[in-house]
Amino acid sequence: MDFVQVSEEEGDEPIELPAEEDGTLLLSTLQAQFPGSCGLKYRNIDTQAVRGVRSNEGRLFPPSAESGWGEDIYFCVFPKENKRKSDDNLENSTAKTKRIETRLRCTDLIVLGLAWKTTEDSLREYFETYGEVLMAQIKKDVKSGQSKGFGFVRFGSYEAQMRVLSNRHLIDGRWCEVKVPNSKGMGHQVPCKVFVGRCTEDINSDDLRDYFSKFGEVTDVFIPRPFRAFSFVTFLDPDVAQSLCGEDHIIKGVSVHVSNAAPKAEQNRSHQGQNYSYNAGNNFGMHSYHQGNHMNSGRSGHHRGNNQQHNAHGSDNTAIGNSHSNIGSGGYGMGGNNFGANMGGGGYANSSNHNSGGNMNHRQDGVIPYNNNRQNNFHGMNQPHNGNVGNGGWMNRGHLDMPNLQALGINSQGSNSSNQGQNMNNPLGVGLNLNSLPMNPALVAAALNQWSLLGNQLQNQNQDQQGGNFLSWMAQNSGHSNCNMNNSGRNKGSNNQNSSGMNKGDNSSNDQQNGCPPGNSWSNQSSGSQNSVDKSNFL
DNA sequence: GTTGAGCGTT
Repeated sequence: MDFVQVSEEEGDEPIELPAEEDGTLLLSTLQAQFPGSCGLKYRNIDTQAVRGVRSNEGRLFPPSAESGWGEDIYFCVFPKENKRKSDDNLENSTAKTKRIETRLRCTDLIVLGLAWKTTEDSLREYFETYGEVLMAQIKKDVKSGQSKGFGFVRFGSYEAQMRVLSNRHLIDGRWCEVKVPNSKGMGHQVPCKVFVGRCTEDINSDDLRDYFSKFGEVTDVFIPRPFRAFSFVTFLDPDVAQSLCGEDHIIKGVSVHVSNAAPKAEQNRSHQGQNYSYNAGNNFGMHSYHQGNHMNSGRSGHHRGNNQQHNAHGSDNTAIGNSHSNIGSGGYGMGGNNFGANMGGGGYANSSNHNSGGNMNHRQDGVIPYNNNRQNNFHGMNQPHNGNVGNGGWMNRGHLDMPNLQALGINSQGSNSSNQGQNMNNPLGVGLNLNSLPMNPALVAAALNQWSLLGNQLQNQNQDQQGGNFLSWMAQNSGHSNCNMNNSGRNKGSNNQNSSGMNKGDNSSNDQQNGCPPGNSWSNQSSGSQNSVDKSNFL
């Protein structure tokens, strides 16, 4: 195996990193040793100039195809603090100010979810890969000395602190959460993580990392498995994250949509403390997928291709495969959806759908019009996400932007008999209308993400107990992608340009047709364990 | 000897 000698900076002691069989070095390999690095460069002995190493799709290529990486010592490239700023002087001065100002903001961080066996030494050892650790402590039971499963860590640099805060951490086999402790009275926390919608299955984490690294340092990429058509990208710099929100980006020829995610602290406050009415009849909340962003893109051909691709994967007519259309169609009851896949006369129609046709647009040219059947704004309550760019719009979210959980089959009327008293496995903390489930996991996931209502404790739960949280529920439903077309909902769209306003899709019998358990519900998925889901780790 | 949401006997 070929090894590449890499140091963080020129002159530092190098670490040998294993190259792949094809001679390339995975960016992920590099980043495992040098978190935050986005590339490599080296000193050309002949010219004395610094040369960059070719990087493409998560791979770094050796300078020479014949001699490979050679004996050169490569050093890391880190993204500038904010590449989007045009004025270098301004950038440097603000960056400097920021550094000085934020140096003071280093604070103890709480580490939750530690394995019982984790010691202060192993905790320190783990976090030292991020930077100087000034303190690492495990909280223990005074009598037994047994770990309480959480601890604190303090870094010497704000850089390290930020990096740690924006990553997930696998420590001694458990996914741990690192936060600023409540006791510190969290000030404003700008989210570093963005939601990337409309991903296709061939977009892997390296692709995402590679692509988004050009805007700023990417500290984490998370793609829910099984494939859910969305992912999360975390940036070191929250400004970078915010600046991308609302934008469409093309990765591997696919138009993905970046949208913002409410910060952890914000979501917990707003959803636990304020008792929103989920029955308010608001729109579904997925308008961001359709509103404005695509209208003038002129790329309907691409989307046709997209549908084709997913159909080929056998996930036709799910919101995943057709997220452009179905998610937006969720205005009422999610009935009568799936039109996206069946339009255009391209032969993608799936007979298992119940398209009423009211919203279909049978264009002769087979092009799927973008905003066909859009449900946006039919209550006049949506807030276009584009409006959020650069103005911290996420902070202004309120009722108007809430998902229509009723449309998701979720009500606030409590629960049925199987669910009484325990609020079992319902990560929303609200009652569920079990009769209207199952629903489309991707729809729900995307919607809930918008309000940060879903968590990713799945890792530990899967390890430990197979809990019934949202994502594990999604996982269990993964083979039932077609389950999303139940509910005798109606699809009312005042913005609908192609219909008289009604799209009655009676798909109520589709549960069993599609092999989905009728009345599938959260409680059905229960393993019986207590599972009050912490939703804070997903965003 | 078991557990799995939380917030620190400084």
